[in-house]
Amino acid sequence: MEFDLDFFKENNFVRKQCSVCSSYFWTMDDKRGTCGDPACNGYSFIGNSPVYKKYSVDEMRDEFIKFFENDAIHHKFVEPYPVVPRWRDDVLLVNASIYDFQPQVTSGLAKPPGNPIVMSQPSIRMLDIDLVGKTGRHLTSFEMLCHDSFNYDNNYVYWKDETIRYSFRFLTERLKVDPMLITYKEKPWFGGGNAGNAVEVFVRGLEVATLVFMDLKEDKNGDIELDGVKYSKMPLRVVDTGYGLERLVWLSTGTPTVYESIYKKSLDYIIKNSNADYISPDIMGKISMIAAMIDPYSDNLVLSKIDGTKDEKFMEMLDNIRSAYGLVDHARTLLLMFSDYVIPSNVKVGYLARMLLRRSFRFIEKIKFNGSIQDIFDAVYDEFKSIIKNYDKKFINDVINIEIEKYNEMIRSAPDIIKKYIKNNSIDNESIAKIYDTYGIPLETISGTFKSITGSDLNIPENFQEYLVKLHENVKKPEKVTKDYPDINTRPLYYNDTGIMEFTGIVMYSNKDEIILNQTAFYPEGGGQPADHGYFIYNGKRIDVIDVQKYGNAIVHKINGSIPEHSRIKGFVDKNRREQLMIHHSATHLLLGICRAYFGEHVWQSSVKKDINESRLDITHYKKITEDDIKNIENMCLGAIMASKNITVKNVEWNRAISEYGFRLFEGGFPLAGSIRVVTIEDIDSEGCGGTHLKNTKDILMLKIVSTETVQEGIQRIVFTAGPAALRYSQKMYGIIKSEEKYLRVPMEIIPEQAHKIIRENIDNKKVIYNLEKTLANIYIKNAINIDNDTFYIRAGEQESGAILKYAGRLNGRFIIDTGIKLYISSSYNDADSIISMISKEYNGSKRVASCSINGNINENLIKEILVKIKR
RNA sequence: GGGCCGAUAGAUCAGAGGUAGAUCGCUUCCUUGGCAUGGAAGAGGGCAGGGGUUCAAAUCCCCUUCGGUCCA
Repeated sequence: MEFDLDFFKENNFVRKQCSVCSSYFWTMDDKRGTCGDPACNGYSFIGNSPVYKKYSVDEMRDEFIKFFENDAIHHKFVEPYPVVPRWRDDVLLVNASIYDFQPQVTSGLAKPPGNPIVMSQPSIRMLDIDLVGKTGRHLTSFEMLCHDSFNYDNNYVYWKDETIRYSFRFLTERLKVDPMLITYKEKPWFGGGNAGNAVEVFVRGLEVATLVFMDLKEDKNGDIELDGVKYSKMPLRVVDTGYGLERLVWLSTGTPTVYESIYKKSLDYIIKNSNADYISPDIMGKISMIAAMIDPYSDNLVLSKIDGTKDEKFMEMLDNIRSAYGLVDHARTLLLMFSDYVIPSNVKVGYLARMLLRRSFRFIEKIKFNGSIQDIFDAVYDEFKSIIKNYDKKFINDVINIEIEKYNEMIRSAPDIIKKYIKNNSIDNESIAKIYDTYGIPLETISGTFKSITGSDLNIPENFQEYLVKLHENVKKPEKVTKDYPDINTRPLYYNDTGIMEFTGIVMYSNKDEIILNQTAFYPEGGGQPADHGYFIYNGKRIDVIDVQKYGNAIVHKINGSIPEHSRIKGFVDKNRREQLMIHHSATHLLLGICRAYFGEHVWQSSVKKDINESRLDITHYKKITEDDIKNIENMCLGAIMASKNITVKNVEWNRAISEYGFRLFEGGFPLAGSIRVVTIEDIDSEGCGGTHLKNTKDILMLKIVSTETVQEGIQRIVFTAGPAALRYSQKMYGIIKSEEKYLRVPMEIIPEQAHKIIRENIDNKKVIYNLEKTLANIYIKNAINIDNDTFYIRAGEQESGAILKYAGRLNGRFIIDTGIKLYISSSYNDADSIISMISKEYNGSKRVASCSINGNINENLIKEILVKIKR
């Protein structure tokens, strides 16, 4: 049995099966029939706390950390990580404390920052955002308390028995919870490619912790199968615990909802300054209790089980207090995001921030809060100073103002847009979805506007969300095919000495035009730096290297020819190309450091691409880069180049690197390794980077920004050149300006003025031509010969025929324009084409659509003849 | 990263193959001692850019650029 532990035996725990959900659980109370999960036995702590005193969030966090630092075996306290996981790219936000250690520590490559450790990790979960405020327990952000241990083959720390023992001791010794109230429910656990056993810890129906014993990893050749997925044992066994700090606080206060227990001051403030008010604790507590037992949540179902009137006034009060709950919750999550400089946008984590903001704006409107969202931030910050490490008011105000503007713009345009879709005093579901999906107008706004226009209520079906989800179901992209190469470890010579341009190597593997060597000085494409080029000398022949890629530890050279295995060859790296790439690479780090100094700490590298002639750096920034910005940044770069700053490279152990340099290290990506190669430009920038660099900024020579653009919301692209490429660029510009001087016949200072003048003249001329054409055409039309009631004959020159045709085309009747060379016909009876066909057939003309060239002299009388034939 | 929308006067938008419009703003004049207002006249257009279809394109098709928005 997985949980046949000494601890359970010593304390007379019994293993029982839940009478409701059939799960196995451990309890000291042998009369107990249910596992403790709220779905099985509901909450019984509201108004009836099993904790000996009421804790605040700070007190509870402190109690937990102190216990594990001192009372249990000593755990090292670790400062919380950011909520934006810069050290990995598979998730948008930190969702749980273990995220801090994936994948570098959990894979065994890097050491944990202590062993065992205790910490409190702010975490964000947006999945149930709709339920926040409604169920009494849902939050978008929470602190996950954890005591984790990492057990290696040669270093055992602690496993199941100790973990459960500590959790029990914390609850009973520190919180003085009656042991009879604690249950441990067995539950398998999966996540992020790992699996293991777990127990959930319940007290009076509240799940206060999950204790995970992770010892399996996904492995297609593994011998353990769970849920259809194969796993194998890991050499590293991780105890990953998660205690909901807010849950523990709530347990101690027994308030009707979790919100009152943690956000009391902020809520009081909002209620004092808005239409929202607390409603009776009896009713609120009842709602929380019932909501805990219903899955999936349904508002109607919960309310149907509440006694008392549910009139309009009650529903409005409930709606208001729920909005206030949502508001404080969203504010804290946003503050956590903003402390890591998340910029609201339409993609990725920025979108989540925008969603929270827009929901907050709506809450503020709904409860008629007398103040701004910044006031709410101030209040919530005041209450959560201990976890919001960075409150950059300037950044937040800038970003919020942009968002408020966008939101107001959406609200302003909403009625016009909605009006368009109202047909016969109703809107079909497809249109509702379209309005929401295309214009971002919230459903409440749609129904509100609909009511104010038509006077009737709009019915939005209950399963509308599903309908929207279906709308977005799209085909999955085919997975990239990765090539398979033998597992050869190529020693990189470029790492420690970027100056090596010649080397000797042995071909370990050869396949057509690809070879892998035992060692190489060729830098493979990586970190936004393209591959080195150059050549090999084999048997006295020169064979060019056209591409170099890294697959695992193997560095694959693509060559113009073939070289057999076991050959000994000499390699020569293209020095000019490499030097230019090195200049651009170091210049990129410099530019990033300068941009951060210039715009602010919210500037992060988003992506980067270096090349020979120019390179580009994408940074997170919420405003367009202006021409002034460009000049200032260039000047600052020049300053750093002239100051001859040293560029140094050193390898630093994972945890030391993080504590010394912070998460900025991962601007350019993150290695799956135990140590990080840190590239530092003195006083300006430090980044983890595997690329080749100059030794000093003075070798960048100069840096010129070529262009900037918004590549997506919140991300600005800077294209620049440096070193010799910058000179080539300015030479090219010079050439262009010189030829402009020639064509415009003015000295370069006057080029813009002259170009503008010419364009202006062109526009004016167009207008004159337009008016003259109109006048001329109308004269011809006026003088047209009426040959058969609504058929007119016009004799005109080829040049004016186009204009005549244009204006004749706007009139009723047939107009036949005879230029002596061609006939053009415009007809409001849509028979121009058939007339032309006939004329060309009968009179040897060559047919063109609705016009034809003719042989011989066509005149008025001939046309009359033709018309007679046509009408026949 | 994917889907869906959009780009027309300084601003907000209408026009859905056939004479580029409305409202606000702007200029001038009238009304007033001055302002708000009211009345009259007027200026202001590369219909985002580039191709194509058509006798004819702001309008239809394709590409590009820039915005908006939802989802992952």
